[in-house]
Amino acid sequence: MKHVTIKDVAKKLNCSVSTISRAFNDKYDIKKETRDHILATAAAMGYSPNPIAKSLLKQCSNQIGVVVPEFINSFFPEVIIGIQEVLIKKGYQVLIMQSNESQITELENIKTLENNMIDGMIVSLSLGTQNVEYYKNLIAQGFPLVLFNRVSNELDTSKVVFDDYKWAFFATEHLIYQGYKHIFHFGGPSGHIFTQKRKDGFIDAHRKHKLPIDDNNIIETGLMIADGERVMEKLINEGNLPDAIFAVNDPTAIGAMKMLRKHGYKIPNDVALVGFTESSLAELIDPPLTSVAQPTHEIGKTAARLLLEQIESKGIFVPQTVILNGRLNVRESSMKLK
Amino acid sequence: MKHVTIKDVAKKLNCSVSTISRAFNDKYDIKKETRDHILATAAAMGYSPNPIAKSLLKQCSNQIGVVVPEFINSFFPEVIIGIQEVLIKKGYQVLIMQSNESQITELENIKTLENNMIDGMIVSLSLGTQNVEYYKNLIAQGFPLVLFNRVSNELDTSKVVFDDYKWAFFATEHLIYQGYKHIFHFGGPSGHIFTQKRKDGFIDAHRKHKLPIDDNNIIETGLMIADGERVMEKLINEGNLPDAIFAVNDPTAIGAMKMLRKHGYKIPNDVALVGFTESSLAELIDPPLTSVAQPTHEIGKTAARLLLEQIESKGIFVPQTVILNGRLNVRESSMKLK
DNA sequence: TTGTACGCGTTATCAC
DNA sequence: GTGATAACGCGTACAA
Repeated sequence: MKHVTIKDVAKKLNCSVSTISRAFNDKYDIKKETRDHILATAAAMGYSPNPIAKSLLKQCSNQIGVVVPEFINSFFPEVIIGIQEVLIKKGYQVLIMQSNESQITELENIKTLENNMIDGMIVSLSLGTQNVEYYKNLIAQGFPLVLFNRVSNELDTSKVVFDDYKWAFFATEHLIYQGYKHIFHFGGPSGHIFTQKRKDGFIDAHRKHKLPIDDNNIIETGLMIADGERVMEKLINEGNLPDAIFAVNDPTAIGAMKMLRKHGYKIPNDVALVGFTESSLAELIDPPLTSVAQPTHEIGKTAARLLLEQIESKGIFVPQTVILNGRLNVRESSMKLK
Repeated sequence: MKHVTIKDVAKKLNCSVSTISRAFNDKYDIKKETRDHILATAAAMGYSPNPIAKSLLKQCSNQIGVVVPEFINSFFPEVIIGIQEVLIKKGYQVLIMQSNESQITELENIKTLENNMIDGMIVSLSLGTQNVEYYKNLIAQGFPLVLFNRVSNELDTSKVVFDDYKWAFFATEHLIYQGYKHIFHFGGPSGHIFTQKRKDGFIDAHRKHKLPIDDNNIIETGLMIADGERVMEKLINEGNLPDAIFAVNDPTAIGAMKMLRKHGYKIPNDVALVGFTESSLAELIDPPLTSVAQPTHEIGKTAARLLLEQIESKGIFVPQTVILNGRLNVRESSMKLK
């Protein structure tokens, strides 16, 4: 397990290491034939410049770090594919880490990546992340950082976000137009912007249509299928059923759906459902779930582009926030009341 | 964006770099109070040893690379979580890359990771990977490598596999016991062990039960939902419908299901379905899909453990193949014929 | 056009 | 118990 180094090649060719180096970084004068010869023998020997050494020297690594909270739902993997599409073309390698929704793991990941001398970072904050001091430091030092979806108002850096308020509003309004009047919102964990925005959209749609609404309509649920199941089961046991539910995301909607089905309720006749953050699940389940679709690939690509801009614009950079558009995919789970 | 280095700390404390270094690697003699003092000021200055420099010196990085073909289906992400569970506890960082089912990208990923001086690698081969010469080289050099699920017989290294043959046999037999006689197999891409094994299980279950079977029962399909849809549509158009389908994986089964539903066919009454490689989808779709469940977390954990064994046993190491067990989850999509 | 020498941040091996 | 220094592999200013 011995790496071939530049010295080995130099020795073999009876020339100095700098000549070899020059052959690989062709910005210096070097005789074309010697260069070709060097490149050929180097290839034959299986030599390639050691990026670790290069990183140490140049203080950067041509690597980009990505930290996401999870990748069980298809959302983050799809975003990552978008990120890679842009960055790999530019010659960057993409290192992915997941924080498992834990602030501690997230911070460890960030530090690991930073220590690896990555040139920039794309992050979606974990649910557990309350304290963003570390990021403030990074930003203050001018470290290229782009946040997406799970962002923080306290951080002054480029962001790619989705207009959660608007689409939550539309989704709720859709239910209202369909004739539903007693609607519950299964909300996300408190303290997160997207949770608040989706809740606000839900509330304001009610206000616009002069439908009564109070705290009882809104139940903090979580983000996982199990959360939706748990809350739905409680409601069923209490006999406290709404006409319809607007869930903070698809998994909670699906959890609710599973529990309703288990207890013999019909969807949408007994309870209508609308989800958020389209996963591939929505159109496959029974019945197909109405949901707000986010442009996952586009989110990734945009985040990558913003990061590149910041990296290339050494210093003189003004953070931007890009708001991307979505779509409400109406399916059977929210069909009109008969 | 300037890192605090060991020199900065040494200067601040008016001592030599070696003293600082010793304070951080407490295997050498150092006065306890000076050590504590150093550690305290170092922390205050935000210093931590640079892993890049350490890697260069030690020729290893405490990092493990993971390369998977994709992470759109929940399978690989779940395996990765298992991998991380074991490795992070041991102080390793896990770098994840995806090959997008392309041999070229896979090879680039491998080289990137190798260049990063990772201490070992866990890989699941992409569909596009025909040539495994590069891996042979790695193995010959004693580089720690563990393969899982998408493995190659040509490579003599530790592997974590699933008994595809056995479970394909069981899944097919289940359909036969349910009374289905004219069964199709939607197969995976040829040239891959798991494809072949699942096909063999399908065939041998027929042989055991003396059911006629020929090449027409087996259709090379692919691995994605779209593949299942395409093949199913063709069969529908040709009026060539089986009683039941055993699909190489869940997405193809789901693709078939979607297309059947679209054309008004009932499942399982018109066509029964069984999938493979349980995704979270199986129990959520309509109707719930009978499928072979693989122990995703366990696959990841086992692969990680095998890798650790190899890393720790410098040299004197015999590759092992671990075969993990699964389960056939019987659901509505393959209920008994009436 | 090519070679020499230094430095990137560490740790290990010597001295002292 | 502590300090100086070589080495890891590379790029580049400078000298030749």
